[in-house]
Amino acid sequence: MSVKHPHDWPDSVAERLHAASIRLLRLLRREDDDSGLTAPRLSALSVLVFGGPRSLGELAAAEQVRPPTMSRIVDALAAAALVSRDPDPTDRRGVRITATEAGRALLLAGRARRVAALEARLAPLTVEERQVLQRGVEILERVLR
Amino acid sequence: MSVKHPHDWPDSVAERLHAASIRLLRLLRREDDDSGLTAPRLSALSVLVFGGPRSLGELAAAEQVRPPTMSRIVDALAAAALVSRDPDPTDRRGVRITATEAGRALLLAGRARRVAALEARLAPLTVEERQVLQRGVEILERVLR
DNA sequence: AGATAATTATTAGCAAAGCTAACAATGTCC
DNA sequence: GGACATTGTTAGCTTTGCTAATAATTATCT
Repeated sequence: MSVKHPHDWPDSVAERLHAASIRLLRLLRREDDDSGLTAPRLSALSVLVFGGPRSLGELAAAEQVRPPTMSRIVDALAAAALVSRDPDPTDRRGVRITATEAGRALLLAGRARRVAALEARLAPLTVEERQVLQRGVEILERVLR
Repeated sequence: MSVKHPHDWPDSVAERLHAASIRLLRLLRREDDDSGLTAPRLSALSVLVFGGPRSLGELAAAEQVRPPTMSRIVDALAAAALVSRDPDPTDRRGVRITATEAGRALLLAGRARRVAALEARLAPLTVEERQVLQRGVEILERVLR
C-alpha cells in the first residue's frame, strides 16, 4: 500500500506540474484573441504548419477529435484560404490537407505572441533559474514522447 | 534589434515549455472522458473544489469566460447536484456557488486519474531527474503567480 | 429621501465545436 | 466479381462561447 502509491506525499511533482501547465496555457490563451481564429482552428492549423500536411483522419486523431468535427474545422480554414484540401494521389478516398503560405504566416505570428508573452514572464529569472527550467523541460519532453 | 529579442536563438525555453505544456494537457485530457462531465464543467467544478465557494462573476473570471456562459455551466452542475447555488447574505444580487460533497468526490476522483496517468509517465525517472523537474516546476509556479 | 447610475446575474438568440448515425466513394480481400 | 473495410462528408443533436437586453439590487449624488 505504501510502495505501490507513487504519491503518498502531498503536492507531488505530477500534481504541481499538472496545475502549473493548466495555469500556463490559460494565461497564454489570451494572446490568441488577436489572431481572428478560434482555438480549435488555430490548433489544427498549428499541427499542419509544424507537423506538415496530412490526411483528415490523421489531423482529427492529432487533435483528439472525431473526423466530422475536423471536417468542419477544415471547411472553415479552407474558406479562409489558410489551408488547401488536395486529393491524395495514391488513395482517392483520402484528402491531403496542407497549410497555405497565408496560414503559415498567420500561425507563426500568433505563436510569436504567445511565446513573447511567456518570455516576458520569464524575463526576471536569473541565468541559473533559466537553466534549471530548461533542464526540467528537457526531462518533460522525454517523458511525453 | 539583437538585445531586444529574447529569443534570437532557436528553441528557447519559452517555446519548448509552451509546446510541452500543450502536449502534456492533451495527453491527460483523455482521462477526463470517464468522469461523465464535459471539460468546461469539470474545470469550473475544479475551481470551486480547490479554490472554495465564490460568486458567479468570480467563477466566470477564473475560467476566462463571460457570465452568461458560466451561468449555464452552473445550471448543469446544479442539475447534477454537484454544486449548490445559494444567495449571498450580504448582497442579494449575488449568488454563492459551492461544490457539494458529491461534486467534490467526483472531481477528486477525476484529478486522481489525471495525476496517476502523469505519475505513470514519470515513473521511469531517476530520483535526480525528479528533483530537477521539481525545481523547474517551483520556478514555473513563481513565474505564473 | 429620491432619482440616477452602476453592478450582478439571468434570459434570449446566434455561431462554433463536439458527438453519433447514416451515407457515398474508394480500396482490399477472398 | 462480390463481400467487407476504410475514408471522408452530411445530417442532426447537445454544449459552449459570445453579445444584447432585462430584472433585481446596491451605490451614488444631489
